[in-house]
Amino acid sequence: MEFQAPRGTTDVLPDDQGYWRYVESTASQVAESFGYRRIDTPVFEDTNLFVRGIGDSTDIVEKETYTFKDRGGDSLTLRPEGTASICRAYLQHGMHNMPQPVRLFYLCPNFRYERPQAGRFRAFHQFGIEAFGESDPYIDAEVIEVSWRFLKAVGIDDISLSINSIGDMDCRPKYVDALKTHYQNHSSSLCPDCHRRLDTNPLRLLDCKIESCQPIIESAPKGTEYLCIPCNTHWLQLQEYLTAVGIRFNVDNTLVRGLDYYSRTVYEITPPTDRRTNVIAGGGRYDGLLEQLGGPATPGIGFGMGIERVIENIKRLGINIVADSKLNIMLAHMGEPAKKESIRLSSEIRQLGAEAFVGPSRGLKSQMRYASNMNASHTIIIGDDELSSGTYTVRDLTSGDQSEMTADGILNFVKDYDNSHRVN
RNA sequence: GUGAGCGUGGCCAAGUCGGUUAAGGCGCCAGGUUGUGGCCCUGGAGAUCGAGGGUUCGAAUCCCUUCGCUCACCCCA
Repeated sequence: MEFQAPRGTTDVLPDDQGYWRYVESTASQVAESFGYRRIDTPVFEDTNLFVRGIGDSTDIVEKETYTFKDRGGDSLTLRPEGTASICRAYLQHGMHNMPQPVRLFYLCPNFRYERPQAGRFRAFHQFGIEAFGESDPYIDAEVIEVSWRFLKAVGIDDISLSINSIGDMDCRPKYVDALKTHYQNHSSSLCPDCHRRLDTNPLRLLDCKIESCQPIIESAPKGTEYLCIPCNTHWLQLQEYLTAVGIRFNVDNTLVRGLDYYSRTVYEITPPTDRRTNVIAGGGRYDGLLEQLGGPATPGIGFGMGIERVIENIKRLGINIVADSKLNIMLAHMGEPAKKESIRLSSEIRQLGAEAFVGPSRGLKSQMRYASNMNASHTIIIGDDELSSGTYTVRDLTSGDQSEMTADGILNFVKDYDNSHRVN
């Protein structure tokens, strides 16, 4: 085959569309039930937005962006995550003048140039929310609850929540120093990656998976023991609020996140399999981000969730997406006059809001088979006999019952059916 | 970027110590009622065996190159 979808991208075929619509509509419903309103931003942004927002030393910005110059010479980047764009929109449209907090959610594609593997794509989709202008920990608990309730609502039940606090500008540096000191004392037994991390991203040291590094991680100082008073209060209240809404969590002091902008609360939700490999949702607080992007100091918190990963888990659990059984009529025809009549009548039916399509120009048997395979609910059979008598044969494909109806009778049937038989 | 596995009709695939027309299943099309689906039976269409080169009388099967896919690391949703 000459052409195929670019590496790390996939086609969502008709058979899979049900999952996507199910996930998207559930996401909207759950987010809206918490007072979040949808926002859509462009797929590409000024490259500097991501450099300044996400951090120029993060892997995402350093080596995973799709960056290009447009014909005018501006450097643009395909959005690799949702938060930076939404912060930009918040500032651009003066949302800091709206009543705070401002609650927003999004469903959109993101792009990262990575080697694809299980649950990881170059073009992928995220459901996410952001809450701006509230530093009280109730909103941290709320954000976590949105992601939790959504996963439950969609039927993914066997999930676990890990939370941690990585402190703020005040206390985190002290912790990082303590961590570095600890690691420098063990530098002889570190894996090569951890040697690198010690310089580039010390917090990442904590989730190294190499066997020989585990003892060092276990004996490492815990971040939550270095929190300043305000951060510690925030941290403790968050846990109380989560408990209040009945969400179980486990504190994971090795949990850190890959983007520079996080502070205080960070969390992840994972399916039961491997604890770190397939994070479904991750998020946290980013109190310094808006300011860093040139706006007023504004607290913010949100999460991002991989829709492909959600769907993967829905499939893994064999969750049934119930499709509504709608009227879906195929018009079988024999002979040119009948074909013309079926074209006319199908158009009338559609204008009443039902689904109808003309059968393929083949033998009746073949048309019936096609109707069956297309999951048609009814077939209307039109031939010379029907045209001369003015009554058409209507076959219910589920029950196999047949009856004779005039064209007007069929239209009335469609109208009535629509109101009385629709199942959801 | 690193490492491993794999690439045979639309899909799942047998065949891979080289040898006559490359199994089988699903799906598709047709026939088995003169105007009727879902089951069953029969038949049919559809593959230059990822691509290029080489070895050989002869290669899907061996060698080289290349592209692609998958998984793991890294990183992350």
